Amino acid sequence: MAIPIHKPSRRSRGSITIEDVAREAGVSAMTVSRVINKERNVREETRKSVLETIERLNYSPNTAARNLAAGEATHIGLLYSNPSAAYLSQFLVGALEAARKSGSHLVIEPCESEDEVEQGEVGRRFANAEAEGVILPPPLSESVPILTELALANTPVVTVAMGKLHPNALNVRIDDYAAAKEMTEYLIGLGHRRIALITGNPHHIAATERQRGFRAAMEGAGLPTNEAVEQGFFTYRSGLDAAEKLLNRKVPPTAIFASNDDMAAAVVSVAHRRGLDVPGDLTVVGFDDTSPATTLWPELTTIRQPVSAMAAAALELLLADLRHRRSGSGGLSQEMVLDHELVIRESSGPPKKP
Amino acid sequence: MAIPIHKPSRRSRGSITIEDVAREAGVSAMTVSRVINKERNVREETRKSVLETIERLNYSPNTAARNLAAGEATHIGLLYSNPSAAYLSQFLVGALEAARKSGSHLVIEPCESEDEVEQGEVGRRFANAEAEGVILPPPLSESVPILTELALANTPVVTVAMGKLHPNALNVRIDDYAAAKEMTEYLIGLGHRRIALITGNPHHIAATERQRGFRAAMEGAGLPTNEAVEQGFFTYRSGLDAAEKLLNRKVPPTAIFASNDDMAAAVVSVAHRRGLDVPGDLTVVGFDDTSPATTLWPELTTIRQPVSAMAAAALELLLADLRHRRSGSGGLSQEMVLDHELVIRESSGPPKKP
DNA sequence: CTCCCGAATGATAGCGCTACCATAAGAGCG
DNA sequence: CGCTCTTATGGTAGCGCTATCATTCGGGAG
Repeated sequence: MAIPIHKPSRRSRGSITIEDVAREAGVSAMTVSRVINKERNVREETRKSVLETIERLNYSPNTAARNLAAGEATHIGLLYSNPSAAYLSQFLVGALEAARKSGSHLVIEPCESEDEVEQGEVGRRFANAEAEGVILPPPLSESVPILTELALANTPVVTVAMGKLHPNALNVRIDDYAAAKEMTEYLIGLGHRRIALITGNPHHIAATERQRGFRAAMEGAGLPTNEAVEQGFFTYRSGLDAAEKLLNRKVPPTAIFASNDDMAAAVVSVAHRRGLDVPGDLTVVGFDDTSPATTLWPELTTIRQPVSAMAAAALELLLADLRHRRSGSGGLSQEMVLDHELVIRESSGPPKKP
Repeated sequence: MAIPIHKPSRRSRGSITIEDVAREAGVSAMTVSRVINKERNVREETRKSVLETIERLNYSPNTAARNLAAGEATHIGLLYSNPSAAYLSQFLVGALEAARKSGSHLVIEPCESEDEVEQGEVGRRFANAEAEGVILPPPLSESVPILTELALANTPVVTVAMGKLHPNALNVRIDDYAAAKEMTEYLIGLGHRRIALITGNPHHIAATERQRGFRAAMEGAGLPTNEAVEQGFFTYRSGLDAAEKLLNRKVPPTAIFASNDDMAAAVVSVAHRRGLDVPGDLTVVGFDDTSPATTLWPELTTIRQPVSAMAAAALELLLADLRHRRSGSGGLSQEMVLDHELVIRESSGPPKKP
């Protein structure tokens, strides 16, 4: 009797399939599929054996086939406007990785101006079954027109931002309040007493949260805050202006906490122009850990956001929501807060002895 | 006799399939497939009719099914080290878009240090059938260890870089020589005579090409070049040093052409520290059009590379090569040169009248 | 001891598309 | 007019996976 030989058809890639695993593990393909998809109703023993075989054969499921069979070649929209390029690239890296793992596709679309939004461009692009869900990184995550547009189209959305504007949405963020507080406490710990904050655009919740954190830390240490704040708008240019004002004061601060790295870079520039050494004469710290932080000299002490991880989390949250919706239950509403990190570099130090 | 009713199975997404198009156009699915894939041996008339139907039904093929059937769920590796984040994000955007269109997947991997390369890490990761081809953006595109490693593994590679190191490879680039020449001629046209170049890392072919272009333009205008060049290394720090040297000269230049934007930013910083106005007292121009170019103030005149387009081109070139290989013919060897663009902003102007 | 029920597993039939071969319809030729 | 040869098209069989339903099996209720 002829023993059936496993002859790969000429179309096959010759790679390991679920069948191979099934045969090897002595179960059916279906069972392997169940194990892969973490379904219940598989005996623990069987699961272990299958997982072991998968490991041994170095099997990895074919996403194309999976999507085809499951009928959910999910397309996730990623709308970006003009965050710092550094932010975007990290964000993309994270989202991409998560997309690949989940077998979903990222449809990225630039969104140049708010005009486009108002003309319904965005909605049209995505309503057109282009994407089943949308990820909104900042600053788009706070754009009310876009949010309402997408809400009208009943498209699930994850925002990656500080404030949760939409009660019904998914959100991923860091704790800006805590981060700013931590940074301020670090500066106080270095011995600084005259610490100034350059705030960000007041329309961004992130900016106000950072300011709240700053105030909390200052007040906690019994330091005055009424004179300590200068308005900025997250741009280099606004940082320049704010720094000039701060350093023109009769009693200038010994440390300046800019609400983002671009403005911190501007502060460094102004300080240098005035012959001040950083951090010798003035400590400058930023927020975000974007490219200016390490491109410049001295490198900036700043707060790092886990941007890639946030993007990945956003994607996964969205996929979970989509599954939930598909299974009949409504969308879920969830918020996820990831950890930030204080990164100490060369732009901060103790104040000069008077 | 019962007329067969088109009842969508409950698994189907209800979206338009190739069958729908075929039925509507009165041909077989195969013919539609041929039209989609631009195969020959389809009568012009038939092709038109099918295309029209596709248009009318707003049909778009299901990539998952395509990949599954064609057996080419191609995974393309994208190895990145540490280019400017701005560069990376643009690059990713372009590559992603192209990947989605082609139905291939991007597997992006960071490559932190050259150590990793030497330990064969990279080869292992990609030889492991993780990726069938690899895209190498700068500066990795000039890393000999990586290139040889991948060549040994017989993995097709596209480099995105200035010099074509590997005779057998695919390459996408801009014409650095012409771009630098153009920029220099622009400066000369403004009336500058004492123009200095801060070169980039001499190991990068891009740097030497840019220098060649600069020299050609200067000599073309009968201007001396022997004193005009200062060594840099593409870093902010090296730009700082080079700028100091240039501005310390007895007869300092009226325009400084930095070989990338980071160094140009450094030059601006040094100029400001010395109380020089840009562009009033000193014209500063960069190269690349990365984020410092527009973050800083004044915004930099620079050369824009079509980074996204280059990434897309790289991916397509690679896919073409893979198809070519699969069909039995060897890999193809090809170079693609895209257009750059001189972007005039605020950091350049005519020299001060003496 | 039978009967029923749920848990574990298997068999089957596609998902939407393309490789591969079969077929049909001309085209050219002796 | 029969024959080969090309060119346009169709039929069929999967690609690797999962939804769905069928089957098996152990065990507690009656």
